[in-house]
Amino acid sequence: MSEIILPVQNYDLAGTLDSGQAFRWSRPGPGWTGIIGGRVVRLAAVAAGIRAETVDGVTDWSWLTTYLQTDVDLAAILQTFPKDAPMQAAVAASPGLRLLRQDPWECLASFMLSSTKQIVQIRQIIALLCERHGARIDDPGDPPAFAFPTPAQIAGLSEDQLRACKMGFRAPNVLAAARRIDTGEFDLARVSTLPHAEARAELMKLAGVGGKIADCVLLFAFGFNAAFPVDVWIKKALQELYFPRRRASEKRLQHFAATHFGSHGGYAQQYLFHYMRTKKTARGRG
DNA sequence: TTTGTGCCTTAGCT
DNA sequence: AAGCTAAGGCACA
Repeated sequence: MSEIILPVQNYDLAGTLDSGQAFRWSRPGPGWTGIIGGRVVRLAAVAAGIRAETVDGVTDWSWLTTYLQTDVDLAAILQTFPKDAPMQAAVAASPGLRLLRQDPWECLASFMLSSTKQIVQIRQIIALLCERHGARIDDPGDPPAFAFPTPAQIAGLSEDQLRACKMGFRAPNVLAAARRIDTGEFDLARVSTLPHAEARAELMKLAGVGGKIADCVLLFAFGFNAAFPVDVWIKKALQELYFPRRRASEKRLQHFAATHFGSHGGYAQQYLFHYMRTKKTARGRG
């Protein structure tokens, strides 16, 4: 085993890994186990930072520090948030919540699978997809681990094989995206080099990718910090926290989301999302 | 132009 | 037990 301690403070590991940005983390024992690219990784919060373990022979850990974003100046980001009561409450509820930097294809495919699914169900679908069609990872752990299937691997499958992974109506969209990316007709890497609005429009050319999923990829994979995915939870949060008196229209909410939260709106969004979800579960039924 | 509706699957909950 | 809903997108009225 290779091991390292990443020196970072104010990092809410549990909140970050379990906040619905990534779907391949579990907590089998005291720490977290997940799969990043072709590696199984075990993480645990320790006083000095985050302790990480993975296969033998790893000396360059930049793939992990990039994924965990341990080098970002969180305090500086928090200062860009609007100074209003809801935002302060959301930050106070889970200080140290972070955004991850994920692989674009895995992120895109995962959020294409997320529509009208609960997070537990999204995990199930992705686990099934990886077990059946991803590369086996060389790891002594039990159960065996599998990488997320590449575009080429999925492109070679049939729609029925994907539906068998419980994708339902999402299957043809994932298949089409995989095939367009595999042939090179759609260049996912190029999207990250475009300006924000153009990158968003480009992603939305994929069938099954609307504004919300595009924003997730922009934020979680490409690091467009201003991208602000508006999902059902965020709609609820904005409505209750910022427009408590009367119902705000869809257009109003979208405009507010895009303009009120500043240069790092994506981070603000993650705090609001986590705040809403944990508040609900803590209360039982709200 | 904006807004509402039904449909696309599946599974867990009530 | 049938109905509802879940990190949506899309066509259509």
